[in-house]
Amino acid sequence: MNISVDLAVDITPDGGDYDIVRQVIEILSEDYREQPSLEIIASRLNQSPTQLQKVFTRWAGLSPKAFLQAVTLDHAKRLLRVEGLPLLEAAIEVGLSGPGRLHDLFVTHEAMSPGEWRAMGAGLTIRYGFHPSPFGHALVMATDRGLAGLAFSDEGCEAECLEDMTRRWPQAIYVEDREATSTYVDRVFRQDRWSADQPLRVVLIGTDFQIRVWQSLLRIPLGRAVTYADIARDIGQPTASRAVGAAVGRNPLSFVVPCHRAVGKDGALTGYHWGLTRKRAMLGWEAGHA
DNA sequence: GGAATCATGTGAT
DNA sequence: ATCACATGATTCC
Repeated sequence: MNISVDLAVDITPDGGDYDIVRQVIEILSEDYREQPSLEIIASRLNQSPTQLQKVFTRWAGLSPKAFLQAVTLDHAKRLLRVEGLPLLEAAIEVGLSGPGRLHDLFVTHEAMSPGEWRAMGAGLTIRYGFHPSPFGHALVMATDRGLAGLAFSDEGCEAECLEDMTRRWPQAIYVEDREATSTYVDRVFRQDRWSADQPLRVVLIGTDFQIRVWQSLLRIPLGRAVTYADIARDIGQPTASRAVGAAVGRNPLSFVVPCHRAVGKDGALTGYHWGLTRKRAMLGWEAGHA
């Protein structure tokens, strides 16, 4: 199977930065105890400090130092502070245009139940393509009903990434079609394209339980976090927090369904299907763009 | 405090 | 049936 694509065609200014940023984040989160200076990090990556600072800040909207702060336990706890407000129920209204705050990505979703999935599976065609994105190469998958899958891959792991996704819906027919998927990339990653009158159409393909979890995730506003237990409570199964974790991990629409906003009870970043570094990156990126 | 240990629901095999 | 989990609470030092 040939999935090699010419990524240079896309115009996504942030696309090339992620790899540098990823390495900075890795160093920062591994050695945060030692508080490595910008100079040290830069020399480890063979970059000049000023250049590095510029690239990072352009990408995250935050200096490396501020970024590190935004991803600490302390900060995550602040994102969690729910103060009794029923975050998941109330939040759905606040998506739009608070003053001084960018509105959240607008998504209308449609669920495809397992039964429906099986019935339609034979005929369902999924178009896919890789595109550069702020978080590395993005694999975009779409049906004619809307965006169905979004995944991320590091340089050179595209085949693996594609297989990870196709395994989820083995009965579908897959067609590479970057033209069809390219429009989604802009819509998802360019905030100036986010608007309520042109919502992003999304199809949730999964079991009933998974869909309930993902819908709950969709109600978390930008810049907030919830625990797995919060989600469990929200879907009416307060003891199922662990099952929620499993379902969150199966989220096929990384970033769009903001599974990176789910954290452990104490605010610690737990797992992420596409790598913890990417989860940190998304949280930090949101902190810088909120 | 922190490590070890349980209770736990879902989905895949 | 059984097993692996992106969890969370409890129980030991």
